[in-house]
Amino acid sequence: MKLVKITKKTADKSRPSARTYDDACGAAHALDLIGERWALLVMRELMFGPKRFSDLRADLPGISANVLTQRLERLEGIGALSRRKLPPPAASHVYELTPWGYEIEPVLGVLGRWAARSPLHDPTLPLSAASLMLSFKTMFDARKAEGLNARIGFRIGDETFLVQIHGGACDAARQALEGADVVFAGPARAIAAAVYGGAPLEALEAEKALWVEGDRALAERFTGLFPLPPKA
Amino acid sequence: MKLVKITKKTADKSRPSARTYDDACGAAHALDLIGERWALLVMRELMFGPKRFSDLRADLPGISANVLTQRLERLEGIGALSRRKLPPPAASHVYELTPWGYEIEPVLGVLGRWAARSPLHDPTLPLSAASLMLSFKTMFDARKAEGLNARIGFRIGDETFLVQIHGGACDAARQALEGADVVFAGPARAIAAAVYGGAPLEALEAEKALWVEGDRALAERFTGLFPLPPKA
DNA sequence: CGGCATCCGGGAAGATACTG
DNA sequence: CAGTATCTTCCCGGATGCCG
Repeated sequence: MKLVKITKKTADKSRPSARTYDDACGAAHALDLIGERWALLVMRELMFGPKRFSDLRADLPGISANVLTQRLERLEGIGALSRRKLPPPAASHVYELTPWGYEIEPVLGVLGRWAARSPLHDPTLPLSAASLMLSFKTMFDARKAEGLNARIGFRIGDETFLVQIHGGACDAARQALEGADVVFAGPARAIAAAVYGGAPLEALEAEKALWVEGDRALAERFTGLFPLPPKA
Repeated sequence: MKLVKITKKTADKSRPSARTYDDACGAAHALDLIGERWALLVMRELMFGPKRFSDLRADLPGISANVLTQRLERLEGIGALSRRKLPPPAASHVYELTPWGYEIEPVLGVLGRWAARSPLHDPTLPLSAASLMLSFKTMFDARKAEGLNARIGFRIGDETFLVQIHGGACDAARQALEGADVVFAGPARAIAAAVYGGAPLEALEAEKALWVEGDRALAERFTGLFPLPPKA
């Protein structure tokens, strides 16, 4: 005999459809919160500040509008993200991580470092600007930057980022390029080709894939600060 | 009119069904590798050494046999896990992480630390022995253990673990309890109640949920070495 | 027992079209 | 621009059965 079948139609945005791991382990709970497809990548795209719905769509090629809507609702429901209305002129919305949401950054770091050793990793695939900036923070090798104190600017699409190397630390932020010692301009892929693919800057400039303005020697040195780990 | 339907029957075990993110970002590739449901928890259960198929099923309540089979195949396909045949007497197989697979540990650590701040986290849910041991390595507070040098044993089900605290570091391994200063025996949930739930050891012993053998003062001190972070 | 093959129901993800 | 509605495809989870 069959038990009564209970059809749940309660749409509770704070739950992943009751498909939880039911496990007290912290990692399991993290997966309950952000383990659904695309969720962590949405957070990655917001690591350098708020974005609008269509910015997110543009920076996450492959995500569909309804899935993005669902992920944003869920991330807001768990308290990792907030949705704000922009001031009157622009009647649009922006999505921004909460302080706790920003704390997901180390997860992106260790995941990236682990996957960089994967034999299947293809670094020539497309790359968002946020991913590239995060990769700098993740792969930075302080020993190779001893005594270096520099401000490196990036112009990618219509965004600008400033990477500051100072006292053996490497920080990145989405901000104006004032005071940059050198500026890289071009698509994220081209910059990644220079830093991670070993492509000479001259070659990239010759084929108009990348522009370097300012301290050229610094640009060259910068490309050597992010060694990739050996493959597993 | 309908287009011709192409039925793909190519079962390529090394791909997640061509549903990849196509993203050069390391974190995205990590999700392509181990982002499927249960994958990371299977690795978690193997962090302290090899296990058999049915051990994994027992320690991952809720996973179904076919999904476990799929995950093991995939983890083997990407090189994170190896499958070995046990010596003749036992005609069974064991699954063991590769050296690269073991390097997933920091991922479990940062995910757990992040999720511990979630207001939705319920620490009273069931817990595997591996999760508990990992939580010790993750939540250990060196400042609270200053000058402490101890070996704490655990007997959980038919497994034993030894946690060594020495020089401000905390390590855990699945091994015999020789030389332990104190031994906790009981289900993982009861030990978690003492360490994370603030339940007094006496109360847990009184209700026969937990047994403590050896240096009792050390047992009490041990339960205070793993403070939980504030909720977000 | 240990593990794989297969079928099925429900539901999440993906693509497209549409609306305010 | 910012989502919603709808439809299809495919993954997940449960059950069963096979085979060594």
